[in-house]
Amino acid sequence: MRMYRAGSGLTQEELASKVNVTRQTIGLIEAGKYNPSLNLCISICKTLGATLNEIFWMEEDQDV
Amino acid sequence: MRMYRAGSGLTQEELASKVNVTRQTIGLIEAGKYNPSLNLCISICKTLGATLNEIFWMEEDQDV
DNA sequence: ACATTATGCAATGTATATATTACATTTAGA
DNA sequence: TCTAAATGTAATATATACATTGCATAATGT
Repeated sequence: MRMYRAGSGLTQEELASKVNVTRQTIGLIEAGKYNPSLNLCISICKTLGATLNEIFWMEEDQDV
Repeated sequence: MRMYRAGSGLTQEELASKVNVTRQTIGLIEAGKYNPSLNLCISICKTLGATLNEIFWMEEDQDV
């Protein structure tokens, strides 16, 4: 997700404000330290012009 | 999501037990009454043999 | 009609996503 | 090197995902 955000030229704070969460929330998601809700994931995807699969599919565990 | 579950021949209870949540959780997600976590969405997708985009992308609001 | 299985739904409790505030650290530019 | 912007991180509070239990209703087969 960090790649997509940086590719969009947005800071954590800018992305956070566009999706109506705090900067900390974005930072913690990028750090893999928590587990965002589906609605937040969808908002992030729409803001970054990507899909769920591109940003969130098989990013944590590559197996299966 | 209900279509994919039914297509897999699983009941709510069977899917719930495979992804380690309760039947109620599956029922409420299918009813659109809450907003599952990303990890749960991913578990459901893997269990049903589909991807995030197929099951959860643009299912609630078609705009944008 | 009856039994059984699947699903809906409500009340209450717990875990955790997210907010808020604040400070520390890193990075980039002048 | 100095400054400012970007990011990391920690403490506490709140909202909500999810569990648990229990009962009601719908669907399906005999």
